[in-house]
Amino acid sequence: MGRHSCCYKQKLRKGLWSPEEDEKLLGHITRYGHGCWSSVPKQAGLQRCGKSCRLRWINYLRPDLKRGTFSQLEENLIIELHEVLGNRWSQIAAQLPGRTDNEIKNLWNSCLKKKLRQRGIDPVTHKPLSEVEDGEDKNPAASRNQDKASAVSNSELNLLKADHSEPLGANIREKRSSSISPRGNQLERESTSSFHAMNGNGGNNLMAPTSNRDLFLDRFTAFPHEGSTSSCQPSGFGGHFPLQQLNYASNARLATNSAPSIWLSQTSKSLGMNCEFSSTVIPSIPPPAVTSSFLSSSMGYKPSITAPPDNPSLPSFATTSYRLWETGAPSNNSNSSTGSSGRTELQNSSSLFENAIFSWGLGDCSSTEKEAQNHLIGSQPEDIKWHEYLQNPLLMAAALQNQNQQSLYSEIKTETHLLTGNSSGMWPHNQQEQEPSQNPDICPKDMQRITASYGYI
DNA sequence: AAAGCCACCAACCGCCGGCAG
DNA sequence: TCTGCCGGCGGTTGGTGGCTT
Repeated sequence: MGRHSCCYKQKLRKGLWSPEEDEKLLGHITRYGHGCWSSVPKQAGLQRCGKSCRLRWINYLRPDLKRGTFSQLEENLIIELHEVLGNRWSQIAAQLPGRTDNEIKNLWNSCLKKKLRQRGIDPVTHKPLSEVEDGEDKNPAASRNQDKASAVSNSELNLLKADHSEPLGANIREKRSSSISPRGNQLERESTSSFHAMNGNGGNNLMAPTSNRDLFLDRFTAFPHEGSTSSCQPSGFGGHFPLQQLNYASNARLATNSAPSIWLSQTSKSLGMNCEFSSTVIPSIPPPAVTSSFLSSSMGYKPSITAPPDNPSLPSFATTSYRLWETGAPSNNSNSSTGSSGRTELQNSSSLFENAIFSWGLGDCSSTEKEAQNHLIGSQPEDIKWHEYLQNPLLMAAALQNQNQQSLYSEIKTETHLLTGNSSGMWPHNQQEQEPSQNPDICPKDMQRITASYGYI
């Protein structure tokens, strides 16, 4: 098997990236897209291999990354997804907007595994530890078989890929149900029961999954084929990114595959969120046209920088990775701050979206609800025209739950206008100008950084 | 205060599959 | 069909900071 030619080159730098390197890479990709990764370092003037550049971009520099700690909701989702998908981190990451496979993998290995064990659940099989231990006694090989989930998910995913183009619902579940036997572990019971509780309101859920596995599989069915690069592009950066070239890699998959409404409403179920939340705030049916690009485009449309409430003034971009660099001193500088002191996060609207949702889930409905509704409606990408709502009764029905018809159109039109009026497809020229009240905590340093990077804020 | 341990995270490594020549 | 390149993935490693003793 051929190795990357870059691996043979000895002069290439390794290890942590310096801010200068980041700047070069970011600047290069911002201007030209990455194109062929192997040529990126040369073009960008970096002593790195293309692979390293790619990794740095995907895991760190990508503008739509959500940073900061994982929410409980995200953790639960990861656990549930892991049960279905096994160690397919990239696929799991695809369901978590703004998160990278690396991040999730690290979280799993460092944190979630332990949590599961503490709960008496085997992190490999997701079965109760006692059961696993019994099984181990009887059949040690079986208990070590980490491919269990993979085997299931392989066939499932194949099915899903095959069935993707079909209408959502029964036939897919039927096919799946024949190959998937229900399991009775705790997670499933929780998810299932909470799901039924959620569904008990006779809401507009088209699907009625009967297990958490179904939840995921149904969620997947709403996604376009993996690998379909689609029109899903972070339009917000499009003004400066040659997006046709800019393969967002897992980012693209992430956005492409994300069906936030299902994802959120279903995930909320497993957390026992209230019905009102999912049925009134979020359309339970992902607008078909929205699905492919909802998050990525909304990300692009409405980027923002927020700071954690506990320390809104702290700098800045990439705190942890720059811990060696940010003071301008080498690593032995005892003054270098650490990530634990708080971060200002470069967030996109999808993460805002989620944060708003998450905060609702925690019962904080006060100020975020309206704002998030605006996000939901207002963040429609330019390729989701308001007339698509008219043509899609499901979409309309869902949308009408949030707002009356008139305001919906007016909002969509307004946002569409904002987007299409911006011929370059960039972010609205000045986010603060447009929504001065929404991001009061924008750190000037971040603004500088973004300005330097994208040149048009 | 120092040493040891632990947790976290960024980055590397090796492999695989797709694709073009 | 073969070969090499490339992107992508998952496993693993190494560095760092924080906590404990």
